Amino acid sequence: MLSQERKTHLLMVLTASGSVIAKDAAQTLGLSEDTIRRDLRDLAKAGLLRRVHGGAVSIAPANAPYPRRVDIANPEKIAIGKRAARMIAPGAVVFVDGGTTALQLVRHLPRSLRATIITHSPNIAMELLDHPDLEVEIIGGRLFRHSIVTCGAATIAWLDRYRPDICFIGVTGLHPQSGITTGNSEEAEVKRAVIVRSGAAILLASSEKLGAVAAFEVARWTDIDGIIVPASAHAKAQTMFAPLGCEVFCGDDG
Amino acid sequence: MLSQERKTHLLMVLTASGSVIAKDAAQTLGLSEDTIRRDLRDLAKAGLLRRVHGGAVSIAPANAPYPRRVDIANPEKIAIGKRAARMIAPGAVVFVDGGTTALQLVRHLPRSLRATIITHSPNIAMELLDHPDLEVEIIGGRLFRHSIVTCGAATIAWLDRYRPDICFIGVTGLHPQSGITTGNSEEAEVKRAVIVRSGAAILLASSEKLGAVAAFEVARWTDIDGIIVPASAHAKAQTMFAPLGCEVFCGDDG
DNA sequence: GATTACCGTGCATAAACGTGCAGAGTCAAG
DNA sequence: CTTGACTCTGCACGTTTATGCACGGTAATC
Repeated sequence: MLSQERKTHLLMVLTASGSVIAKDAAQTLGLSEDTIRRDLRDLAKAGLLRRVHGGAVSIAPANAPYPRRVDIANPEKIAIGKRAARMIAPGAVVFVDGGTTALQLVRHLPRSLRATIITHSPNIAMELLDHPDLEVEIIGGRLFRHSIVTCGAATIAWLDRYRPDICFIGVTGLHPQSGITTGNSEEAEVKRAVIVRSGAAILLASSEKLGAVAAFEVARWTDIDGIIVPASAHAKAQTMFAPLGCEVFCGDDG
Repeated sequence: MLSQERKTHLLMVLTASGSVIAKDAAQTLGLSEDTIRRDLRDLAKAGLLRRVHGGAVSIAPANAPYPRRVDIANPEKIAIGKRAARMIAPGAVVFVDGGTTALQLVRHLPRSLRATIITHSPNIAMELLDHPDLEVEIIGGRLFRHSIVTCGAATIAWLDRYRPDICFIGVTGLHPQSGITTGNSEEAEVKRAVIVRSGAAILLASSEKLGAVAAFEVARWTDIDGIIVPASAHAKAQTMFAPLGCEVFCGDDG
């Protein structure tokens, strides 16, 4: 990897999210933090960013290209995203749902990964632009602004063309008796359609989702193969959901 | 193998991936790294690439990472985008192509506009998130990173569901005899498919496109209803293209 | 104020670089 | 056909650059 490529990647992350974390960038690019720091120093000297403890921030805080919900992602979601990213094997065909946790998943994919990512979120797709070895397939349809995903009959129909090896789905409620639920019926239908077509279904569940119930059923526990929960909620989730035949994975902390 | 062939190969790799790694190129071509380095030095002297440690990177701003391309959007494209935005009537069903000029179009749509925007660019879709009264439809398919649009057979098939009132298409070449062309065959097919299904087809053409010819035909002049050009090129475009039955609109300056 | 994480510097190593040179091929004049 | 000038390519050499690790200092956090 050329130094120039690293620097463009860093600038890309910067413009996309407003900041770069040295540690994360090092992991994503598969390099030492020292190298990243040196690059950041160079870029700072060139006036392209501002160096701060832990990484760097954009020099022009004004230009926020699109909503920054993503940036206030809490550490739980980052940990879940990291763990999920580790579950993706080279060559796999993976469906990635929309939402902030799924966004953390794709942000932690190694830049050199060769695989196929299917998504119905333009947001997720944009995030993968600088992963040259990933094939990205977008499922179209009507855009739902709230979650930044496509939904509706067209989306469901289109999904029928795909049989992913594994899917990662964000949901609103996981409850031993009431099953897996979410707050919007259109989104629920899409998630359901994805799960039934996937070889394995993994749920991304930050702690407030555990034991919660929302209005629309996405799936029953028999459809689900695993859930990824924050380390802090692992024990609780284990007792709650392991008896339902669902493997409970622990988010990558630190 | 002739030196010229090597250089062509190097430039091809460069345009395809944005960079050349001397070691890889040497291995691919079955030559010593010295030879590759010499070639790269020559090409750098000719101003066709920029030499860096380990290989070379593209000098063209077209290969700059996307967010930067957006930021250096030239005033011509902004003017064209503004004019195009004014052509969208409330309630219209509009197809918007990908690319930087189309991005300027959507950036200048009134936030209160009530209409339907169809696009095959996740980038364009993301830009419309904060237009609450717009309905946004995404055309799915395989993501082409270079232009940030979906392409391929799936995209074409999906397009068949739509009959937009008007479409705005970015192209690479507009020539009175050679017609409308672009540099990628997959993209050309998508653009063609959109144009034939639209009530009206408007081209977005910054000045360097006028009189230019690229490799793949998108449409003939009889398919096109209008083009939007920068104010500076209006007179030239008028004489060039008005006789072909194509209305020439002038970008909104200032 | 203790602790943790992060930073910068110096150093060692490996990779990449430029230069000079030699052998092979090409071409044209003799 | 031979010869000499020229070009191209690969190798050898010493130099430069990039990167990861180790160390001590410093900022952030509780």
